[in-house]
This record gives sequence, C-alpha cells and structure tokens, in this order.
Amino acid sequence: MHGHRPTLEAVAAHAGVSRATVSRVVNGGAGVRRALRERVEASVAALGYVPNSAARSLVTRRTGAVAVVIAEPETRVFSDPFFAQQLRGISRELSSCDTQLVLLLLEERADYDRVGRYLAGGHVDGALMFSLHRDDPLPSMARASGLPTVFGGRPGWPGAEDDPGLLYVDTDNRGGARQAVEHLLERGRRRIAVITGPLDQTSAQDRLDGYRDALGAAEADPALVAHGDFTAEGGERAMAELLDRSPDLDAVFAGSDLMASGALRTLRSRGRRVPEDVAVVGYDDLEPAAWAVPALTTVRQDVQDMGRMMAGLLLRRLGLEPDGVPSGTPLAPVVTPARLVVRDSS
Amino acid sequence: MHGHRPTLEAVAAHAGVSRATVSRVVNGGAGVRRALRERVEASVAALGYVPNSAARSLVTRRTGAVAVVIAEPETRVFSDPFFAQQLRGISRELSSCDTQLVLLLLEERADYDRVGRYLAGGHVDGALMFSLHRDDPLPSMARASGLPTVFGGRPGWPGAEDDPGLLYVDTDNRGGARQAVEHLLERGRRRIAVITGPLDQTSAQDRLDGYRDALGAAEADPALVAHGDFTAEGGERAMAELLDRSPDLDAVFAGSDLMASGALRTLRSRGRRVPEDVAVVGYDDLEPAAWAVPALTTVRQDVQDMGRMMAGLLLRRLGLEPDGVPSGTPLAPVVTPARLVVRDSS
DNA sequence: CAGCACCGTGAAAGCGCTCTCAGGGGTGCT
DNA sequence: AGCACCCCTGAGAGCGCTTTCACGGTGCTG
Repeated sequence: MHGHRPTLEAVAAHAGVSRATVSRVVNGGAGVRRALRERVEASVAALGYVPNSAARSLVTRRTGAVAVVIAEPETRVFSDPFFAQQLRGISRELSSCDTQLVLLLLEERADYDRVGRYLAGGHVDGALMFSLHRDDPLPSMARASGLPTVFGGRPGWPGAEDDPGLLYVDTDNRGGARQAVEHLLERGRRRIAVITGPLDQTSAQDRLDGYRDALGAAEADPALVAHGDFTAEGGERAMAELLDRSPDLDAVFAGSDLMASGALRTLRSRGRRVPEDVAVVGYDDLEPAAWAVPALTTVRQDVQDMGRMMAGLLLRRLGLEPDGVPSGTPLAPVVTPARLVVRDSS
Repeated sequence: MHGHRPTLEAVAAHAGVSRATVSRVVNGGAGVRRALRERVEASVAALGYVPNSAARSLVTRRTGAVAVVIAEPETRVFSDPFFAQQLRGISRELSSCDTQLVLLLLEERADYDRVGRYLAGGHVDGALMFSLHRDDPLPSMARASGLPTVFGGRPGWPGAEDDPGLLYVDTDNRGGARQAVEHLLERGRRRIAVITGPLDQTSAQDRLDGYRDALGAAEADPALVAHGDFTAEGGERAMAELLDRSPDLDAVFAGSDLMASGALRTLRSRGRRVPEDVAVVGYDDLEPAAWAVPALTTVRQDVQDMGRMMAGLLLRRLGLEPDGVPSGTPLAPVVTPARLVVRDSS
C-alpha cells in the first residue's frame, strides 16, 4: 500500500480517457459528460486515487494551507485556554474550504527569522496573526511578502489604521470594560481601581479606555491604576500595590480573568472579603473564572467565533467561499460585541 | 515583490552556473568547490531566492511537514491548557529540523473522513496522534496508509502492545496515581474514594489501577468508585454520587484536576471542609489547580516535554536528527515519570 | 609520458499535475 | 441537405526542482 500511489495517468488508463479529463473530473467535473464522469469516478474509487498536492500546487501556485502565527511569551499561552478555542474556531472554518492549518509558534527572537522566511517562502496562501505587540516585526514581514493576512485583535502599530486593506477581528474591548465598570458603579462602588494589561497591546489599552469612559474623563486617579501583564502573578502584585496605595478602594476591574484570579488571591490573603469589602470583575470569561471562589463576574467574548471569523475573512480574501457567508459581503474588519456576565464577585 | 519569486534558473544565471550547481549549494553545498559555492550563495542572497517547496517535494517525495491530530470532544480541549503546552513542545522540536506542524482538529464523526483522506494523501511525512479512545479508527487509518505515527498516551486498542514498531510517549499514570493514594494513606485517610476518567482511555484506566495498587488488591469497595469524563461537571456529579453512596468517605482521588475542581465545588456546597473532612488530590497539575481554594494537591507530568519527545521520536523515525539526541538512540516508546505536588487540599 | 581514477560541473530527464489549444463530432438552423 | 456553431475531449507544454549520467579537467601512478 505504501509508496506506489496511483497517478492521474494510471486513472486515465484505467478509465480509458486522457489525463486532462480525469483532472477535470477530480476538480469538480465541470464540462465532462455525465457518462464519462461516472466512469472516471469509478476508476478513481477503484484505484484509491488521491491527487498529489505537491504537483498540484506546483502548477496552481496555491498551497491550500494557511499559517496561524502565535507570538506570545510563554507564560500566557501556557495557562490560557484562549488559543485552544481560537484554534478550534479557525480549524472548523478552514476545513469547510479544505484548507489546512499550519501552526507557527514563536518563542524567541530567533524564531522570527525562521517564521519570516517561511511566510515569504510561499508555503502558505495566507496567514492569521495573533496578539502582536505594538513593535512586532511580523506584520511588516507579512506585508513585504505580499501575503494576505488577517490579524486577531486590532493592530496597534503606527499607521495601521490608515491601511485600507487591513483586515482584523477584534472584540469590543472598550465597550466591554465600560459595561464592567458601569456595573460596579450601579452596585454603589465609588473607589474603583483598575489592573491593566500590557498597554502596548490594543486590547489592554482599549479596556483601560473603557474604564475611563465609564468613570467620566474627569476622574482618573492615578492611585487607582496599576499595571499587570495579563498573568495571575501580575494581578497578584498589582492588587497588592493598589491596596498599599489606596486602602479605601471598594472595587477592582481587572483586564483579564487571570489577573482577576491573582487579585482575588491577594485580597484573600489581606483579609478583604469579596464582594463585601471589594468587588472584583475580570475579563475574558475563561472557564476557570466560573470555578473561582467566589465565582468571578467577568466580560464574555466569543473567542471561538472570533477564530471562525478570522479564518472566514482570510478565506474570502483568498477568493474562497466559506460556509454560511453571503457571497456579496464586503471584506472589512469585524468587531464583535462583549457582554457582562454577573456572578458572585461583585 | 509579490508574485515573481526568483527560481533556481534565475539564480543560476545570476551566478553563471547551472541549475544543478545551485541546487547542490542550496541543499548543503556538498561537492561544490568553495569559490563557486560562495558565488552562488551571494547570488541567492542578492536575489532573495527561496526554494519552491512544492517543486521540491514533488521530486523528493517528502513534504517537510507532519500532522498533529487531536481528536477530542469539545468540552475538554476548550478548558484544558494541556494541548497548548503539548503543541509548544512539539513545535519547538519540529522547528529544530525545519519541519512544519499541520494541525488537524477533529470534532464530528464526519471529520474522520476528511482527516483520513488527508493523512493518506501524502500531504505529510508523519503524524502525531492524541488522546485516542480504544475504538478510534484513526490508528488503523494511519497504519493502512503506512504513515509513520507516534501516539500521545499508551494506545489501548486490541493488539496495540504486540505491534513491534509502535511508538508512543506516555507518562507513568499508574505510578502517579499510586503516589497520590499512598500520600492520602500516610495522612491517615482510610475511606479513600476515586473519580475515574473515561475508562476507554488508557490514562484513565492506568490511574484507576494505580489507586488499586496503593490500596492493595483486596480492597476495592465499589461504593468508593465513581466515573467521570475528565470534565469539571463530571467531577461535580461523581462527587455527589460518592457522597450519597459513602457519606463516611474521608478522601477522594480524582483522575484529573478538572474533575477535582468539580469535586471541590460539590464538597463546598455540601458543607464538607477540605481538607479537614475530606482530602482531595487531583491529577495533571494544570495551572489553575494552584488557584483553587484550597490549592489543589495534584500529580505533575511534564506535558511540554512529552510533546517534545513525541516530536523527537517521529523525527528520528523519519530519519532526521533532532537536537540533543545522541544519534545511536534506539527507537522505542517512552514513559516519563510523574511526581506528586502537595498543596493545601490534602 | 601515457593511462587511470576521481572530482566537480552541466545537460537533461522527469516528479504529477493543470490548462490552453486545437480538433472531432454532434446539434440546430437555414 | 448544408452550414455554422458549440460542446467535449485529448495532446502537449510547462510549473520549479532534484538527480542521474556523461564529460572535461586535474593529480596521481606505472
């Protein structure tokens, strides 16, 4: 079985037609008379023919694969179910167009060269890129190579918004944060602190902006703002800082569930009750958020669906037609809504 | 920049040599005189030449890519950072041999056809397969297609152990479980219950066997055994069952951290104190295990390293030489150790 | 000094596929 | 019945690369 896979030629001989006809049948069968088509299909089945993708993409100049590039310092990817969900959404969408998913994980500086070469090497038809920081070299590499690219999260590098062809899928971070903080205000909280993510990522900046929106531009007590890095440890530290600076705070909005869980830990160890003394709201609605004690109020974004949309956007950019998208839809960035989920911590 | 990538021919012309010579240089340069080689290398750099992988694999019959196949009902992958870590380990190892990672996620029955066809289609040189249940059709598909394959977790289908060429990486589930239960015994617990995973996965079965080992074969009170499905909800249900059947239990060993977290939830809602009334031990050492309240005692396995080893095994099977492996090492299954991590829940 | 082996290089034959192009046969129209 | 036209089909030319094979040149041996 191994090694001698039948070629187009073999199928053609078996069916008594030419290679060209078999090729046409294999690629949809348009313009081949019914009887012939069925004969060819029978031969294909009989011989167990599978097209050789290398030969095919050599001539079509398409690979039928797209890269998913994830550049993230170890800590986050490790503990974050986020990417698994995104990947699943992406995978599902891609498979509807028979497109493969090549996963490129970057860890060190040295990986950039490897990945850049790969992307420029025409191994894939397009790319999906995630969680880039403001100064990440990847986007410009992608642009230089002319590779169609869709970003996860609104790009933040200088001039990004001016690029008319720019494609991304983002969630309404600012609106979500605003909802979270408005909810705290409604609960009667008045000294609401915030733990931000790394501000060179637009998601973190947008969530901070939403916090400010809700409080009204006037109020922006710097003693109520602490910076984290989207990790639990970062949240723990930031919470400690906040308590030292502003012992009178009565609520905290954390820019991620991971940071919120760290904050909960600090609050517990300092003897503050949640939500009686301090209300806590997170962001992301990771599954473990619901297990936390007390169960975490948070902001939900449909991560899997965002993955699906990114893939859909890229596929359409490549001229394919993913399932369930009306074919006239214009190609444009997408911002999905965010929704507050109230649980016990607020 | 886009569209007109230089070919071997162009480089040859630029350097004033033949295509064959350029090809040799690009592929390591063996058997090309120093001066010529340098001239060719200069031309390659000057033109920004990147080999066309389709053309190359058309003739070499190798793709330089391996598939990572993950077949898992939604629930688990979603909430489990497990796979992200495995993937990272795999990715790191593969990139040391310039091999690409094609990710294949299966959800529905229908996906099996698609993936089977893909694997049989010669798109990849080998495959890594995860978390297969006893009756999964994938392994036999892989064997039928002659695709070199390494499994994550000891395969459990009939006859698996008799296959001399079988390659897998597993962790010492049985030993880890034994450690966990022995630890509970040392703490003076006498009525130790167990929540198993789905027993058609060897990892779940092995952990149950380890539990029995520790208690001594004699003791196997069926009232102390409940079945979960590796999810938090399953753990919750199983714990409720156990409490109903055996109200006098004083410890529970859960076959996964996720199930342990569910068990904690049930214990809390039933007013049992952990660890005073009931000690709890999990398995996997997921990051959130450490945030649980109380912090979860669990069994650690180096998941990332297992991924690395799987990839390494496959690469060697493919005749490549991954970093850091003495070249004489025989090709054989690997079982990595498991280690108890004691925290507050026991 | 002839002859041999060997090394480095180039010419050329494909790898399996797609797709243009031309031609054959059928159909509809006049 | 004849003509134009269109629809199907097959022949063939590559896609960019690797690799065999033959050849010229060099260094060595007899």
